Amino acid sequence: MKTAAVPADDQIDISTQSIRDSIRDAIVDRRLAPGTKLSEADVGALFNVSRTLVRAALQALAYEGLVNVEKNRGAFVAYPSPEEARQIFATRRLIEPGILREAAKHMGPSHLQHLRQLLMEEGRLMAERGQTARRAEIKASGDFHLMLASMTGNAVMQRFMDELVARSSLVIALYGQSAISSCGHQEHHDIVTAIENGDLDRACHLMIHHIDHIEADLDMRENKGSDLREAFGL
Amino acid sequence: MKTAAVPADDQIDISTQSIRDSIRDAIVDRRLAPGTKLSEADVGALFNVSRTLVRAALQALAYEGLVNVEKNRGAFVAYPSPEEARQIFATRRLIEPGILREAAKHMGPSHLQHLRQLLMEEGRLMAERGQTARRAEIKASGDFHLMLASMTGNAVMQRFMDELVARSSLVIALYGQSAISSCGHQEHHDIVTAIENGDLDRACHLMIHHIDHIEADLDMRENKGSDLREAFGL
DNA sequence: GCGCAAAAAATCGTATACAATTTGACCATT
DNA sequence: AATGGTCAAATTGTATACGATTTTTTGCGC
Repeated sequence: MKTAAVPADDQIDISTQSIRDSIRDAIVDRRLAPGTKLSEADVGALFNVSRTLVRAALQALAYEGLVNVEKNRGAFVAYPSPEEARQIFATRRLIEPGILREAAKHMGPSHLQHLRQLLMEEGRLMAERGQTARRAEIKASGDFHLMLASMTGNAVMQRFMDELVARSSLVIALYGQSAISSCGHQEHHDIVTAIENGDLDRACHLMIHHIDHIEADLDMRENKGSDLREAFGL
Repeated sequence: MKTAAVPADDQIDISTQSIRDSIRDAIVDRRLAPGTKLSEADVGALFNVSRTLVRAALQALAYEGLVNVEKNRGAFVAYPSPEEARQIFATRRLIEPGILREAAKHMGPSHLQHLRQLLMEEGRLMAERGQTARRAEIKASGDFHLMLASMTGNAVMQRFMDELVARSSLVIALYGQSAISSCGHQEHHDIVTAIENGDLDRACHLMIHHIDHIEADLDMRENKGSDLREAFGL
């Protein structure tokens, strides 16, 4: 009956926000499998806080779409349906070109430098092998898009992208096939190059294809686990 | 020290969701002025529930950007800064054309019918005068955009638009000049007409201008109240 | 051994209790 | 009168308590 463990930072006094972030990281990094039950008592015990704070954190995560709360049953790590996944990527295709253009407006040489730097890091991590590398890779891939969003200087867009990237990571972790995603890295580079050349149309074009590729790499046939609950009502 | 009143549905047993919706409606309808303190105890008394549920509702509203929660000080109806307002409309310009195109894909004659119907309603309300009419007008105006979003069949986009429209309503209530907004109604009609004619480029063009007009109608000079807290750091 | 009903345990929903922090008032001092 | 400080009241932060619901286990008959 134990729920899956989240690494407990020992001792430290922890607030709602920290709990939320810890659980979120664990979900996005796939240390918590989709469908895992997040019992209020158990999570509280791990962090040495009362259920009150855990509840608040779980409700916030539910709002972000990373957790499902079922009345009188508890909170579960979200298990996005293929349809949900499609909607997430459709939304990204819709807004990311705009974010790209907006970001490009505010971009100086130092910003481009930062982007390249992030891609270098991403490249290094991808050289590795194994589970850890894959996690880091997914994360780094998301960070590229988040950095673009932050360069718009628009906090609203940034928050939307935060949510979309987090949910995308969950989807990729769920349905992703380990192999191919390395081409995504090259696409990031190409996008930055297009921006550098001032060819925004091309950059947007590349961005859309990039998102297409991410989605195409997924194998979203059902029954990759206990989809049963969703298969019926809730 | 009394906080402003929310109309209390007598007796009925009320859940977190209802409280959230009631407060949200009150904020969007401007029955609760921006900056108003929402004391947990007072709100709880109005709805005959404990602070626990009120807190949950307020936290959810904070996530939507309709309420600011300041640590150890309490929750206040959001008082969006001009910069925030600009970001909200910038985001809308970014995503609404895409929503329009996406919605158009899924649109049949019955959907167009629904849109026209909504606009008729909107027109009737605008004939009225006074505070109530203005509220209804703001609401109806938002509903048009929400209905478009719902026609995409994309729940993620729909939620984003929910948030954007709610926050826009708050901004309009705050900075809006009562006079001019009636032209927005005509613009809604024009957009639907363009969709009917299958001229999506034109519809998108109109949509962007429509949002521009809404924003242009605002008078966002500072000091429309006690902006002091925001003027410094929080 | 299998199915089913009832009891027991676990878990969530909500209220309340208590600690920590802020707010406001009152008074002393300059 | 203005400034500053201390204490009381109010308000939020967190934990705990208790009732309601769900889940599991038990035990009985077949």
